[in-house]
Amino acid sequence: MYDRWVAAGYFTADASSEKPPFSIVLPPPNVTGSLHMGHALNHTLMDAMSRRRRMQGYEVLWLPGMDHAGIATQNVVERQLAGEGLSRHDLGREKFVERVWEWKAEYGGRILGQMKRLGDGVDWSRERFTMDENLSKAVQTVFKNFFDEGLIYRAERIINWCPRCQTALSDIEVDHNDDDGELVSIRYGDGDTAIVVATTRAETMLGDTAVAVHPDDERYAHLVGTEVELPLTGRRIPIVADKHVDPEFGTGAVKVTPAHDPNDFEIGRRHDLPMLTIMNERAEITAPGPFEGLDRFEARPAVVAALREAGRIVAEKRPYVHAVGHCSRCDTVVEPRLSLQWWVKVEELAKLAGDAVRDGRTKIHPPELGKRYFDWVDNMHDWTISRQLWWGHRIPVYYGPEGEVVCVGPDEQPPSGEGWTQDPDVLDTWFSSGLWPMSTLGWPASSSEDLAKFYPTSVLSTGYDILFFWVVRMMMFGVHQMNGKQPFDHVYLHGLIRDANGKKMSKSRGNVIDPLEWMDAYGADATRFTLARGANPGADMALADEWAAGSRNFCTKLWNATKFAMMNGASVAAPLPAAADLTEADRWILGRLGALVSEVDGLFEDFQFAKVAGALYQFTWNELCDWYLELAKVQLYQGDSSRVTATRSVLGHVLDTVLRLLHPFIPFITEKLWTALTGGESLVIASWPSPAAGYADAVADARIADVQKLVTEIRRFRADQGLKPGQKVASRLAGYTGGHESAIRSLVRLTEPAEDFAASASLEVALADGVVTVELDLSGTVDVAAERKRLEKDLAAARKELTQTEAKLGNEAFIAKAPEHVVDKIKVRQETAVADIDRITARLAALPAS
RNA sequence: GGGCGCAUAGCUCAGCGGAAGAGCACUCGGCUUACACCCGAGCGGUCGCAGGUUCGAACCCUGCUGCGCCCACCA
Repeated sequence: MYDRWVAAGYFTADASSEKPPFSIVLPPPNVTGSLHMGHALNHTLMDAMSRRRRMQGYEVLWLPGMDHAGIATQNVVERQLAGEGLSRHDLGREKFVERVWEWKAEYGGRILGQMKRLGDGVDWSRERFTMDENLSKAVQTVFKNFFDEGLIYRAERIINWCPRCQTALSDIEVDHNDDDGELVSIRYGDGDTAIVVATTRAETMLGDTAVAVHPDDERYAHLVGTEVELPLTGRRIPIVADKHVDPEFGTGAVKVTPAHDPNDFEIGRRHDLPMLTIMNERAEITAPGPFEGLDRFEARPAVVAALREAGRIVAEKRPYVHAVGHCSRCDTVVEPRLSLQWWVKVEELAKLAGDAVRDGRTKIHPPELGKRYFDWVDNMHDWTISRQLWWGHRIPVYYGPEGEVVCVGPDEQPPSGEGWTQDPDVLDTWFSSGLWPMSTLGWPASSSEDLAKFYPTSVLSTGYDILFFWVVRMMMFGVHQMNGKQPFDHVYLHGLIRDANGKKMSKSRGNVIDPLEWMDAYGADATRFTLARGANPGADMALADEWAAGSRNFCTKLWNATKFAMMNGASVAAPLPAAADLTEADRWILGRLGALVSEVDGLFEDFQFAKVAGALYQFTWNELCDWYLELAKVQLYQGDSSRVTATRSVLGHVLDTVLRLLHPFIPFITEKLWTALTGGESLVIASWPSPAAGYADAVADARIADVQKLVTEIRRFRADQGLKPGQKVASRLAGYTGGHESAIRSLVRLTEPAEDFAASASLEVALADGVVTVELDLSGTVDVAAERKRLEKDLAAARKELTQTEAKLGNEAFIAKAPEHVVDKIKVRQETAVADIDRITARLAALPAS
């Protein structure tokens, strides 16, 4: 079925169309990735939005693609090479990159096949990859533009360095965990000038170039400006005063290692301290001496031992939990490292990105999460964009023999001649994915039809967890490069998926639910519907097999209902009869259907997917199947031919509409059922329903509500009497004038009274316009004790109600201030309670003694 | 350390100023000619705790407790 949709071109967008545009770019999954629940959720919602818009007559583009995922992919291929006993250096850069492309061709993009399985209606003719020619051109163009405007610069700074991946990491590629460490106190200097510092990283003392204290700290005021001897090294280092130091912490004195700690780097800059690098890129000690060549974690105890030997440890090691940065890719402890990198200056860009949301060009749903967005854009640090990798967009900068630095634009020739070399680094993956909404639509070509038709995109849907990572970058790039035009009108943020106990899914916990397994077990439709039912904006959702089973049951229900209707001749061939020619049940369900369409539309516009799904579930099961189909049976089996024809038409129409409304969430089953029911080509290109006018009928609604109330009360009464559901009982419905008596009898198995009818039990049901007395001939089966028990329970409830309403109405302050409709409602409740008490009391009195 | 959010039926969640809701689970009764992946009936909650505002609070305010997430350069 999916292949037929694709082959028919339903998902292929036409940029020259006159229809209004609706566009979504798929957040590009990593080439190395495979479908997890988070994707399945996001894809379901994007698919639902775009299917609905397509049915509404929009020109829909849902653009798929993948991210080259620099570090992740390079790691995968390096691991593969390691299996062959090779490193990337054995191959050399060019061969290695070739190898990555081969890997991509063979193993990459597994997720694309999984997307088809889910039913994603994406435009495969426009599939993109961040390393495509045009996308690379976009990257180069932005780099050049930023370079020329001074928004990109090169500087030596402390960066997060992963000693295993051998590359710089941006802040967001570092995860902070609370790790156990040990705080060691070390005495620098001797005698009067001794000063004690505390550290968790003793090995870095080899690179200390100062000790810092707070300027107002009187304990050390006399030492500021003097020097102390740095143990183990023989070097003398100054004591400086810096406001960064917290006098309350530890001894109030800090060792300063400018080349290996971000804080110390800043102190070093302020005091013009030497930056002494004592570790190489593999985090091995390079300082000459006994520790040279040791890994940082070997060096730490070695240094401590040496210090102890020298009598420098003044306090025993103390356990200390502190936040430590880990590489988000390989979990290696990040080493702050002084290094020369390229940076994006974010201040101005972040302001542009913030303003676009502040002035409403881009709206964030749910709005509460907008605060987080501002927190981020208003406090952003400059962004390290160079990576010491081979897989990615190479930095388009060339260095000349005389120290020239030339940035080369996309259509320019690199400088040639002796001594020119290109920067070896590549750009952060987010640099290219940040351009995704523009670059995939053809930018920087100004003549791109896609760009003209589909930019700004309509909605960007993603989990709130990557609001900062990705959304903010797209906003910065988009607004800046497109003259203030935002990359998307709406940002919809869904929650994270958790397990049945609300715990985060993780491989180590072993509680991960694989959407592919769910699709095997319950089907793609049920998987999608489950996710949609849980999609409250910005709120996490807990998933368990039971939910999927429930959705599967719903799909089965829909299937059975449609099968039933078709078996009974449901059809859309003829137009719906005029309201006057329909029964009240018909008008009721059509009225409800119209209300449902409006409700669904409103909720969709507000991104309330869970509520859309809930409303459809409720209507289909509890109104259509539980009531209308049962009422329709009476017409189909007992009505005359015009009734039968009308009922078939209403059934056909209602199911036709329901299937259309459900199609965005449940595409496969609805397509199958709808084409069978209507003979139409495909639901994918069918029109979206509009609320049918002219059938809503308050009288019919009230009459059907009466039927529902009577039927429910009679069923309860029967159950209380211990009657089997199927057992037929003779009865009289005294005082019922609603016109649905035969339907009611059919639903609750009550036969017409025979000649020898003798009422042995009765039930009174209060309807809006009077009380109906249902008399049953139980011929001795009546359970008086059960009946008395039930009546006494009802009586107690009615008395409680009376007490409550009387108290309320006797409250003068309430009467004085409460709005009229509230007071009226309570008066009605009170009157009803009084009537109920009378009625029940009389019934109890009439009951034979047991 | 800072910020944000959540605490409502056994479970997962709606409701966000005017009588406590749904689905699942559970109990009871049913193979009633679409469906046992079903039908019908039922049980189940002082809406985290303590104050306050209001005629009225699950809903607004304050504090507390317990979770969760994001951000973060306290050695």
